[in-house]
Amino acid sequence: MAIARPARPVRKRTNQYHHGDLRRALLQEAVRTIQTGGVEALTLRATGQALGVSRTALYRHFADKAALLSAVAEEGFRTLRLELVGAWDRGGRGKKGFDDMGVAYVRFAVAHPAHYRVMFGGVLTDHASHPALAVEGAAAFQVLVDALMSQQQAGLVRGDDPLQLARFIWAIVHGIARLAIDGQLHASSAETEALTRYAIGRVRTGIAPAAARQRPRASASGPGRS
Amino acid sequence: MAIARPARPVRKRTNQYHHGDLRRALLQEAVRTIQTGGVEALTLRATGQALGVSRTALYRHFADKAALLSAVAEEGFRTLRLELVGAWDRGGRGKKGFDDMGVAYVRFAVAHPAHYRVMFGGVLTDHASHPALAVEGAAAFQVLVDALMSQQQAGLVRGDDPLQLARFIWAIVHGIARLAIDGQLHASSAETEALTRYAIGRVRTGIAPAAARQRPRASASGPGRS
DNA sequence: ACCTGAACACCGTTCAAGT
DNA sequence: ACCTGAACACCGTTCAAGT
Repeated sequence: MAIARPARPVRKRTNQYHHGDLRRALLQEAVRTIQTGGVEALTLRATGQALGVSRTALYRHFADKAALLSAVAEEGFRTLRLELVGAWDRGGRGKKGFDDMGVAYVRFAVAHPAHYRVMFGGVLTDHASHPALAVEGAAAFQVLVDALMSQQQAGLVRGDDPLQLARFIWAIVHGIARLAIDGQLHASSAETEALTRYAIGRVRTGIAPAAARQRPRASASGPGRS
Repeated sequence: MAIARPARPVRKRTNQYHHGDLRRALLQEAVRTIQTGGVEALTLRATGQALGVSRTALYRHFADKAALLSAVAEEGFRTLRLELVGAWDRGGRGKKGFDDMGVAYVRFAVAHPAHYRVMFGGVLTDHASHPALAVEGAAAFQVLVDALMSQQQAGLVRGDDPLQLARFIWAIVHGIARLAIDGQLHASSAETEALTRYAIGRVRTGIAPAAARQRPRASASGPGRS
């Protein structure tokens, strides 16, 4: 009965009826659980218990478990966006800033692998029913698009469709990130960062303006105008 | 009782005691279920029922559900490897063959999204306990490494560490594949293929031998010899 | 050897009832 | 408005028992 379990999260005082800010507490606890033991460790029953609340109290604040996970993902996209903007700004909004953004992206994923998986990774199947999540995701993506357009205007990046360019860059950092956190790279975080920097170097060459390369012919992408 | 459900899978004849090749039937049924409804649709109970077998019969052939999923993933890596080799061979084992490999990779993922997720994607957390899976994964990766080394010898690709080069390329196609199947690209499969071809074009420039570019200086990757 | 049903310890979710 | 316990329909897995 009187087991002295150290309770990190803010629990409801046993005498008070209302929790106060249960929604925030649930979200916090969910993020913590996911970070510690992965999504599969997240159960509504344990979450409620950790907060000193019934296992169904959650339904007053979230439609279901998927809605809670969606909120977790939103939180993740917000944090990621801030880290990307920070790297871009501190790096001088140029070549260095952009490269730093790439490193920051992969670092975020490696630092919060389970959280990153919830953001992407098919845990939430129907994005249509979580519009707020789509908005946060788009906002993070926009940071990349803006940075690319800025570099195009500065003559640092070739004048391709910025959206396609951004998808390409995103795929690279996302690919490295997922391979790393899913254990497919068999690499330490130092090796992962080395790969990231190598990739950025090669991509930098690949997206340089045509004028900076020997053959100015821009039609190397094969047949089919679609 | 006598409900006429169309039974596609090979079911046990009700009078015979042994199934015959239950292991293969279980694997087949699991792949089919995953392809149709995703991993979360796969339950041992339903799988057994579809095969006219008890829900615990599976444990005679697989240690647990994770072992079944591992076998599914192995099967996927084997198929993927064959498709990559096929594209590489048919494309002439050169520039075109390599580009075709990239397209084939993404196509495989888009055609079998749930299967692809089982192969990667953290469904199987402990790769250490599934050594056969690691072997199949490595074999598929080796196809990429070999193709890159072949191109290096032909003077089509710069002489970087083939392993790092292969990880880089893998990250790109994997990134596009995952973003596509997880719905982050908001793109049709035609648009996804266009992105893949665009990416291959840019990467081709990025990994071209230094001699083919204007500035022969090969030290553009920043500090730290590590 | 291979398969079985019953039982166990879990889930998310619903719902009538409490304050 | 917010919270509760009991109940429901699911899981994967274990195990003694059957052929």
